[in-house]
Amino acid sequence: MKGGKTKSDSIQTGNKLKSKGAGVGKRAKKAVKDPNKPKRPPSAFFVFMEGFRKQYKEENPDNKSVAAVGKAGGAKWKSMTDAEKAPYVQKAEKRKTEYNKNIQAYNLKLAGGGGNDDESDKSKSEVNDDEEVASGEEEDED
DNA sequence: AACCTGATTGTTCGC
DNA sequence: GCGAACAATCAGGTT
Repeated sequence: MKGGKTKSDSIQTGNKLKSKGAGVGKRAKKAVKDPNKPKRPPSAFFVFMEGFRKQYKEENPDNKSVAAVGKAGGAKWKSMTDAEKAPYVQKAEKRKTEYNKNIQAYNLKLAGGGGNDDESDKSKSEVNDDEEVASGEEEDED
């Protein structure tokens, strides 16, 4: 399947409007505006890449830039099947649940952290704690 | 010297 | 519903 160019659809990649702004790219510096602000949980791709980066570095200790790993990782990522990604996705889902609590606390704090302990949480996204595999994929147990 | 860019995809939020 | 931006990484490049 040729999907043509993936970057064409991507907006952030082609344009560098992401970090250009006032400080979006600065993840760890000083501007700690919201110390309680939970950072976005790494997606399955990032989770997979966490291990992939190390492996890539081991095989390519002289690698140049992160872009190389990104491409290699993305290429392989697409090469992987859902079953392979399953464990990563499962983990991502889990983080989503945890992040959900974080974001809720963060929102709560922003709303009532200042002294107003009363706030209404209208947007209530229920999270399923059920760890069930929809498909009959086998879960690898460690 | 310090900030910014590059490249991947996914996820999440805002309007 | 869609769009926009950000999540890690790491060394080089630019100001």
